[in-house]
Amino acid sequence: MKPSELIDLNPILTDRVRLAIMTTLYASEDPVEFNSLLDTLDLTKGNLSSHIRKLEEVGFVEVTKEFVDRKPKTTYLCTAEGKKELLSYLNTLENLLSKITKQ
Amino acid sequence: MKPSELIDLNPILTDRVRLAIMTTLYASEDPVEFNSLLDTLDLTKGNLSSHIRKLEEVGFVEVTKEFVDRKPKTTYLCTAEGKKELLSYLNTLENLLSKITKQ
DNA sequence: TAGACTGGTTTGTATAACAAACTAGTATGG
DNA sequence: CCATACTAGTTTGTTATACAAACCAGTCTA
Repeated sequence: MKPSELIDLNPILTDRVRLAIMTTLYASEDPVEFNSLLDTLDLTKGNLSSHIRKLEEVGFVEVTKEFVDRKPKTTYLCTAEGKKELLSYLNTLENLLSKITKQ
Repeated sequence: MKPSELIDLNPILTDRVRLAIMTTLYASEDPVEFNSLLDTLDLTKGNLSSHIRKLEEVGFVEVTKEFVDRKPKTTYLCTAEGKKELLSYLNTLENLLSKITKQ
């Protein structure tokens, strides 16, 4: 684990907001609603929307749109690849930590 | 460790390049030269220069400029606060990892 | 002493993050 | 019904950031 390898970290996940979104989705078995994310992460709707869009574009998040009680309801789920990449990202940083702290 | 706390991650350190710089400096007892960073991290000079500037502005890196053999020589050292913040940053992510992996 | 090299910094550009304004539809009140 | 307010987001415009190209001051070399 050389510092230069950090440059290879997935840029999608380096953003704090997207990391928080991914973590939330990772931790949930069930699909998570837009407003739920909005509450727990305390973002504006536009900001959340655009981050989610990016995560969807790279295939880390699966978006489902349906109508419930005649109202639109959008939910998000972490894909297998998203989980894999999140773990990989965090593992890289954990390795780094243990490298620089041990002795 | 809630996902929402990720939003508090120090934005200075979320950047991959700055994380790599800080790690390199953290690991070195001695001051590190500009060109050394340039080589190990494979960046352009302008890019490295501006990232270093930011790290200096927030007090994570100490910059020393001197002349050696009549040529300018700039070296960088990780400050105590820089070390503290780097560890804190990595610890936060490690906690997150252990949280989401221990089912 | 002209041209190339060193060790950076400044400047311009493309991308990214963010919030404000907007859209489409639903519920509520008079 | 018609207007007003609310829900559930998306689009658009602005600000900030990352990056590389161009630049600069000084040194070395032929």
